[in-house]
Amino acid sequence: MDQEEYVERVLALIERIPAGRVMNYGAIAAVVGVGGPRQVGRVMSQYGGSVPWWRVVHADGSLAVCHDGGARQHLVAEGTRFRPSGSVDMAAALWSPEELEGVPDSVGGP
DNA sequence: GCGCTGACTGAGG
DNA sequence: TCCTCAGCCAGCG
Repeated sequence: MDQEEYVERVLALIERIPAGRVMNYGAIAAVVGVGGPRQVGRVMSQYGGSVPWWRVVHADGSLAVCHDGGARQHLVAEGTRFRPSGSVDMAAALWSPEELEGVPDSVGGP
């Protein structure tokens, strides 16, 4: 697909991430179906300012090293679960677009 | 056409 | 639990 459409999909996906949830670069790349984590990171560096970039984290739950660590403040304010180590609790916070289509009535958390 | 760089990832020590 | 190594994909000069 065109680069423009790719960017469009990545940004649209990130905008759909609900407060208190996060996604990692690999998951986003998998949903979009093109390129890899690095490609997603590149798009974020250029267009990330228009979306809740702080909801995008590393595969292990650690936050993006950009923006002077401001991501943690945003996530905490949204009620995202953190582990004692300082990383996001991926088991509880990892979000997938399938949750919107597959379990619309279960929104509200475990 | 070539090489470098980067908001990554997974495995191993 | 934290640090390091090698691999992958695209954009840019």
